[in-house]
Amino acid sequence: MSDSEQLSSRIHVNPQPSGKIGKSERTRAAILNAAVDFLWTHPFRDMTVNSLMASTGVGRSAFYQYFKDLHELMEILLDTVKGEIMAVTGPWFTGVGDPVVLLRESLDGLVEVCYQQGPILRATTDAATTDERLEKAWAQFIKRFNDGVTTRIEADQAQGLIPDFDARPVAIALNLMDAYTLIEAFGRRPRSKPEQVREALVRIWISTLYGSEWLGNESSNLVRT
Amino acid sequence: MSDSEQLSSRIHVNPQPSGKIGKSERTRAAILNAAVDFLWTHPFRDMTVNSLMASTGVGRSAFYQYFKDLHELMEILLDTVKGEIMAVTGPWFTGVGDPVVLLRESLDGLVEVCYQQGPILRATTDAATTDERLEKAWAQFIKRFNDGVTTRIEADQAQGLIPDFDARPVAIALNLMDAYTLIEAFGRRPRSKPEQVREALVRIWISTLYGSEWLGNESSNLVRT
DNA sequence: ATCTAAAATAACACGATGTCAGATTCTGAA
DNA sequence: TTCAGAATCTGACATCGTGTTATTTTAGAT
Repeated sequence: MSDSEQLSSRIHVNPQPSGKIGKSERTRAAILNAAVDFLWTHPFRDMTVNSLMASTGVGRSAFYQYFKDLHELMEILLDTVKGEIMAVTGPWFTGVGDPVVLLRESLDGLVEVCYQQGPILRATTDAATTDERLEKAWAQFIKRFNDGVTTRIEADQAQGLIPDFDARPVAIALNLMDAYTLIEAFGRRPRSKPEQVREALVRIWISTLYGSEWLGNESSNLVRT
Repeated sequence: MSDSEQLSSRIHVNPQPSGKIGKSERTRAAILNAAVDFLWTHPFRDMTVNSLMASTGVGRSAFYQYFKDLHELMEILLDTVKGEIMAVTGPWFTGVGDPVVLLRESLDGLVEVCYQQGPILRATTDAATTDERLEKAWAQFIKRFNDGVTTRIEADQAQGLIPDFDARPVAIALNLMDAYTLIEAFGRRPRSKPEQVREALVRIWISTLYGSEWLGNESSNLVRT
């Protein structure tokens, strides 16, 4: 367990089509930032519209001009993280080169992003249990991963790099492992050490898919002999 | 996805110290059963004291004579399932004999219990996000598994059956994988096919710990050669 | 400086919670 | 069988958070 800096990443306003930044945009961003700040220091269950708006300059009811409810706000926060995660895990899904190396890189990136955004992810899954819409958004996010991983496993199976087994259930289990391990490790303070978490996930993925003989030090073997 | 029978298991009253079964005990059991029935057909977020007590003979406010709130009720339901799970996963933790066989047996049992109790488990984790006390009860339950698995891995490492690595982070990841994979698969209808889920979990556990060479058909190899 | 549309607010109705005093229903002793 | 005390149940209330709307305030273009 280690933790020191916690600069919760800020949300910035998109300049308008008109070029200027309106009052509306500023308030909206202020609310989103207040939410991020709040979630770095409190669980989602303690977030009320009141407690949230208290730290902005404006009154409670203004909230509803920007968001339908707290869950819609969470869905928007999820979208920002979703983008980062998709970007960083791309390599293994699409990349060319040694699959083991690519897998390592993707997991590295995933751990890094989740370390930075842990509280948002935890709050999202927490909030999803009380809202059908958000629950579906989360499920869909996970499903994209399940599809991607399944496809990649099947491709590598066709090449004889991965033994033959029913790919989808394994993909689902591994993805759920990632999601909840990372949320558990980084979703609240004190956060676990990222290296330990990464080592564990890498070990499990590689042992399961490519075989533990590929676990040797970092990036030694680039092609199968 | 398959599903047909869904006999949600009933909760029975414990005979009193006096030997008789009081009115109080019957009502209490009725509420618990109503809760189980409800959770087989609705998510926890839709459960209110009102909706719950509607299906018992008694009024809403009687609920509070038996439970502090809905979360305390969930904690009691969790306890019943917890017992079953501990019982069925005992083998691998304490048992003697081929560790791979024992691991298979434990996972078999775990899948079976979760298939029967899926909705209760899902409801528990859902409810845990909105209540600190229940959240801690769940965390403690998981922690017992983490401790047990860590100990077992370290013991087998000492025997050279499992390669040397930091056992605890791997144990945590594997346990979280089990928990959320099973909840996802069996926590609501339609439930997934138990066999597929079991195959996937067994594959991941065995590949990671003992090596994929032990994945051969069911119970062939009893001792390491 | 004025005017208008956007933004913020105050006040309201609603629904769920948890409590409590009083009513009702059991129970078993006479 | 009766009835007193205890156990159980209920209705009514106070509270809290939500989401809406009618109205006021403010920003910024002309």
